[in-house]
Amino acid sequence: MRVNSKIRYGLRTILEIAISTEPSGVLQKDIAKSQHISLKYLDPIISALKLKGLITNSKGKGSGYILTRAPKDISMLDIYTAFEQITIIECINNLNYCDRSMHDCKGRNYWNEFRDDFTNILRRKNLEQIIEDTYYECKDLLLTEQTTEL
Amino acid sequence: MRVNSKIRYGLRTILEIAISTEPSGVLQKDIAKSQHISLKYLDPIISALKLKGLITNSKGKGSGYILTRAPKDISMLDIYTAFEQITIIECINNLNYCDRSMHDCKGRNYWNEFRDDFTNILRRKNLEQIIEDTYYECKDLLLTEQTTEL
DNA sequence: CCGAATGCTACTAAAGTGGTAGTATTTGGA
DNA sequence: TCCAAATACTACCACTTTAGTAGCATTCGG
Repeated sequence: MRVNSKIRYGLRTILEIAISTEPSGVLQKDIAKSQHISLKYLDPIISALKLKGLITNSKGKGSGYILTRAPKDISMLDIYTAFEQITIIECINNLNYCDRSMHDCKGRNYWNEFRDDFTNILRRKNLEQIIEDTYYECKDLLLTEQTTEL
Repeated sequence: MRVNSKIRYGLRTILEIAISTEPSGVLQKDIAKSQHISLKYLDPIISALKLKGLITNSKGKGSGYILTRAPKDISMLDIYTAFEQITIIECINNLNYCDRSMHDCKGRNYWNEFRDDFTNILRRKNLEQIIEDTYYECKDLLLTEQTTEL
């Protein structure tokens, strides 16, 4: 089980916007540059965040992206679900997915509960906390010069 | 993010073995039949559970599978990791995955913490609890005749 | 009305998923 | 001893998803 690149890049993108002090917002090309993400691949990522209502911008030349609300009011669940539903297994969202009768269904109840727990760990964390944690962590870790993915 | 079929079928398989009262254990073909899983596709699933040391059997004719320990001593984390590592994102297990320097890494700290939470919700639940929950739930749900996946 | 910048629709190579097919091996019991 | 029930192991494959790229359309500040 893996978090896909859209969600990973989506988090980095919204963090970049959240920590910016530019009053005019952050340009897509600047996010692409500082996060090493292709300008084009950022298209669907930024679109998803906009559609979800987490960021906004004006059109045309010079327009930058800004958050629509305070970092503490944006949870990881908001960010995650900008890209995909919490699925875990199909039959939880779609009872018609499987035609076996309930007495055969050993496992579904567990996954249902698992899905709730999974959702809650995303909901518990907001952008403000992530920024604080990251800043704190980085101060320590910079000393060791490790390489990283995201 | 989705739990794949090996893990889903793996849970159903070990539940089938756990609830059986046969002293000689449960045959692969009987699991296949009652759980509607192809006999062949059960091969790698049963292999993984055996390799992880959760179930055991004798070879040859008439051999059945049994648990190696009590259901309360088998956690969902044991079952899950019989099939795959907890990955979430690559750079957590493999620091060399990405060559960007630490100060670019906004997000990695969060996913690291997410991975711990994810692991803990799997660890918290054992087979005995799942069996109890399933039995309790089914008594209610049978009345409504809903269809299901697992 | 130019051009910087995003918006939108296709397309694609590579990897992962969910299996099936066929053969080999093991061993209880006639 | 040797047959048959049963698992064990190795390939193979169609389909879907992933992680992008390409190219053109649209918007609007100056």
